[in-house]
Amino acid sequence: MKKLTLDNIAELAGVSRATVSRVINGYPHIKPDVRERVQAIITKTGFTPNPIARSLASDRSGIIGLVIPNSPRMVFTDPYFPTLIQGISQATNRLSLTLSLFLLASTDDEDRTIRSLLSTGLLDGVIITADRREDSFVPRFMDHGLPFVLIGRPEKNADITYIDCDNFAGGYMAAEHLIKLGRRRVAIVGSNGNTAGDDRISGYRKALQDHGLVEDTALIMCGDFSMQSGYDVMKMILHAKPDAVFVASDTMALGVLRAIREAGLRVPDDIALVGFDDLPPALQADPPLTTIRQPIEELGVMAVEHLHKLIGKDAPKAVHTILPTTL
Amino acid sequence: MKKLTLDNIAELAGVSRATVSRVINGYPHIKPDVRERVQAIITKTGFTPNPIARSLASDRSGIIGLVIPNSPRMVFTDPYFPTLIQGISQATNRLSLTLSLFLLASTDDEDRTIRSLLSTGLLDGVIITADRREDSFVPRFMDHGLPFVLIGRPEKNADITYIDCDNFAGGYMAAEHLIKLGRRRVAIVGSNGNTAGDDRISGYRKALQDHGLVEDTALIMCGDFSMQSGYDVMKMILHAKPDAVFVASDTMALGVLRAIREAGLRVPDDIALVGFDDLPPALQADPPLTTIRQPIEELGVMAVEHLHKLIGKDAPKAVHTILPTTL
DNA sequence: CTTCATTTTGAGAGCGCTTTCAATTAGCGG
DNA sequence: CCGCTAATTGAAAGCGCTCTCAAAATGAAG
Repeated sequence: MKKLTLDNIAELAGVSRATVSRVINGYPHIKPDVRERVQAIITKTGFTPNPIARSLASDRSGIIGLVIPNSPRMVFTDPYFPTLIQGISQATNRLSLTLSLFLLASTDDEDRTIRSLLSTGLLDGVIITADRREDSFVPRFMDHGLPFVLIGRPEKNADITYIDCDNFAGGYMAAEHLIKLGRRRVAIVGSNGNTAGDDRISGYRKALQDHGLVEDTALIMCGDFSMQSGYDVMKMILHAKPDAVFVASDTMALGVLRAIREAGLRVPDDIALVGFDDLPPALQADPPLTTIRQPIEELGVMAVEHLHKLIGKDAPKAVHTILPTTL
Repeated sequence: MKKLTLDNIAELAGVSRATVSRVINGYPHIKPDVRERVQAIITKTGFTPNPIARSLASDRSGIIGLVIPNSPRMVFTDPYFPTLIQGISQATNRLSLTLSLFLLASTDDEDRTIRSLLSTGLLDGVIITADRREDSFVPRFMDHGLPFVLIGRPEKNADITYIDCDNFAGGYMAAEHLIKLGRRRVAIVGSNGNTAGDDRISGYRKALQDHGLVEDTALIMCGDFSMQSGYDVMKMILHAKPDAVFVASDTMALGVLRAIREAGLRVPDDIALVGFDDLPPALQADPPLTTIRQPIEELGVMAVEHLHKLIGKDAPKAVHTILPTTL
């Protein structure tokens, strides 16, 4: 089973290499019978064109990168990323793209990796998961001209392609849900430093306002998406006697749950709880958690699809928002 | 900032392209001053050789694949994989390799992906995470001749490079620890269908035997690494009145914990618990979990290093075992 | 049966780098 | 200084595929 080349196929089919190439790439203007003959030989021999040679000649690799900045263990441990990757992988498979992964651990790492990413030109494009530090390198991609899409709303640059879910609406729904349950002291364990968290908080605020409740700053605190931070933050909030909490991530919600329990209070009797993500952890919580569903996997799929379009031709900046639902 | 090529650098340095190539690849036999001059220009211009052209010419891409079979959400949600990936990524970064990810969702997917993986020859080698179904495609890699290393002990093929941690010892330590605590009815929530689980169970058995305890089949049951399965399985085991349990994964241990609580029993007073993995979830459990530490990240690092060696020259089959420790 | 516009093909020039192979230069002993 | 081996370089042939350009084949029109 030695390596076959275009020339081999060409010879077998009695045509020129160019013709075989055309057949493979589905060009028009090929006599049907020739196309068929070539096609037959290709399938019979199981020939696959060498992607590297192809890349060199066409200046396109079929490889896209997924850049995850800020990936200390804590962040990566949240099921959010695996789920996202799942979606991305699924989409790349379907589009016959190869996915390659870039986890930026340290800041050094970040700089070096991105530099090489850009300079080698191996990738056709990248998907970047937004992050508080996103602004430090997004401009580099823009300058360079490498197509990319952001997952998550960027802080500043409005004119770039990104895809996000409706965090504002999610926050709003969560808060509203709690309010409609008759709760008056609705707290929030948010997350600052990233737009997703900001938006969820904004949504929460708007809901309170729309329902005539006054914000109590003692009921608004932020964690960092870890279970531990949820626990810590909730402990503080408990002093302010909330009767409901909206937690901006299921993982944190688990911590929150523990804090509440330790305080001898019950969920949802004493304090009602709504999480965000709808990932497995939520379901497996002791009293199944009410949570705002976020279509993470779809987020990944769409990111790939968008990127694919960007690479192919040229689409204008697309701004997408996907709707969450209460469970 | 247009694309530079070897020729450009060569011209700037007043030497031939071949010489520049030699400098870049660190060949001997180059006059020091020439080497220096070329080097200077390279750093000044920030030139990076085009990896694709390089691959085509040298028949080596610098890309390695990570194949994760059986990646339905459940499996991928366990922090085990993210952690492993973290380690792998770190190592590939250091060795300037590019990592690309292949998640095999369905069986179709699996077949198709592997076929293309092998036929395109894009990858220099692959890391495969072992799995009950591993045997279905490992042979394909062997036949093909693509270098690969397995993470986890293979079921049959002894003559392939793999890297695993000492699951047997881990199981042994866990059981022994519980026995030394004075427990007599030590149960195990294991996992079947994969060698890691098998080995942990074997270790557990040996420990019981060595300490003169008789196995009670009602105390030996298997889950599938999910929290839910831990919960379900533990419920059954409870009927057999255990006074200790060794759970083969922290994630399952969380489920087990819940089952115990719901039965109105306390940990560790009524039932002592030891987990396996030492991943964040364990620490965040209500009473911090005692767990067998498994060096997952190192597993990834070593896998990459081994693969790198395999690709470079040729090492005989290496069989590695890394030691776990009780926490 | 020509003629001219098309449709189909093939030849061949790269893509940017690695790697012989041979030519050029240096280093040394005599 | 000359001859000879060893250290340095450069020229050029690919790697396997894409794509332009022009030639060859086909067909409609006259």
